[in-house]
Amino acid sequence: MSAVISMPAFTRTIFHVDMDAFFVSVEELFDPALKGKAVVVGGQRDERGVVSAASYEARKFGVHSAMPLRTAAKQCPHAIFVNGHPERYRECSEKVYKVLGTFSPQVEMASIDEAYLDMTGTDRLHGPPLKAAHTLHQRMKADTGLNCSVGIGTSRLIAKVSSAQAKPNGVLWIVPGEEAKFLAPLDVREIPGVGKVMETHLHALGIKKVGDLARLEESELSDRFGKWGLALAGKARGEDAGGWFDTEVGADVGAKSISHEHTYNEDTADISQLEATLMRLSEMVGRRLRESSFYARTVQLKLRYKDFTTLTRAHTLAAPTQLDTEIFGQIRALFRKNWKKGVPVRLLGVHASSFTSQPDQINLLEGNRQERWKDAMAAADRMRDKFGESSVGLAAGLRGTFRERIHENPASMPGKKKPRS
DNA sequence: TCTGGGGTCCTAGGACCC
DNA sequence: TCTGGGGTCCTAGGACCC
Repeated sequence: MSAVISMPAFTRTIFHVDMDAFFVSVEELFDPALKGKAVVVGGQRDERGVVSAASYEARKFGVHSAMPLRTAAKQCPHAIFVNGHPERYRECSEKVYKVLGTFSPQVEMASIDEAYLDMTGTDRLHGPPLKAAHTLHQRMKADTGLNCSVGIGTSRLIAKVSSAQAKPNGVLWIVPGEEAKFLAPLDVREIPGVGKVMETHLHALGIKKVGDLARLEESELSDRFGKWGLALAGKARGEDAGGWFDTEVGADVGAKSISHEHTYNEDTADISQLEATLMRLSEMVGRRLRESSFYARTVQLKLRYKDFTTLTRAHTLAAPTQLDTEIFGQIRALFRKNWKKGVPVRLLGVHASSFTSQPDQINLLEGNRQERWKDAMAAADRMRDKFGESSVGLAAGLRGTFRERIHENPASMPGKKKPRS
């Protein structure tokens, strides 16, 4: 390492810290009797649902996360099934975050059990990367009682992929310049963002390993897969090409959406039960909006039938809200408009997005009379263009009259395009 | 062996505006 | 009378991740 190597002007040192079998390990802290056993977290063996996490012991029997619980029970009958405890995981996640914060000011939790650290320029404080990683590893165990794996590289991508290779309970450093060599023998599926579908596409082209991908012309990849193909070419070389990976570590952004959903243990077509669920989900979403001081402009219903066909229907409000009643009102309207009556429902969901930090629009009438007036006038003009002079009454309370007229005149409902000049 | 719940990002089409 | 295209907002769906 003391040899003369010309390094790029700015070489980042990124750590990816990934907790090992996180949910299982947290459950073991609360019940040490689980240690060393085949444990499945996510629900009971006869429930509708999937595995959230499996202990390494259970994994030996082919059990893995996202597998249906009933399948897991068949593959590993002696496994202990445990319900998940989100509060426990959040609490431990905060402890993990605190430990990481003592190593770098630039820490970014990518999910409840993994984080990126920008360790560039911390040598003086923590020593070279491997030493820092081992110290981190020990302190994590000492402070939280949990094992983690650490991947180190010059990009988020390399750090992420190498932490996966380091598992369980290991540390792996990819020396600058060795990125392509490290990636080449790995399956394309190891690249974050390449899932089942993309893998199938790539296999069809005879591309199985990252090395195969790196040998391809960029133009061919972008021709076949568009923008994504181009990013893929960069990833094959170990670069944080495009999208989220390209962002600075620790520039954490607020939530973009909040949602809750529920799958029934048995499908139901009982409207009062369905609407009660929607009410409950709306309340949960509303509460989280208020907790986070967000106002949502768009609400969305999710509906899944018995046969797994799923539809989503959204509505954007005139003014953003955080009120349960408003959310529920819109969601119920969407539900009544779209549910095929009598057809059993498997899942319902309520989703809120397009956040603002203020209720804004609410007082537009008072606060910004001019704008409001202008909008109303413009709207009235469009009405006249469509339906003639008599369609809009101006005299008494334009707002009310305008609204009513819209609903009186079926031809003015959405779907009709304005004639072009 | 039927398939959770919480998210993010991307694409594509239509409406609408200039 | 016919014809263009960019930009933004909204909606629906899907891939992907943990």
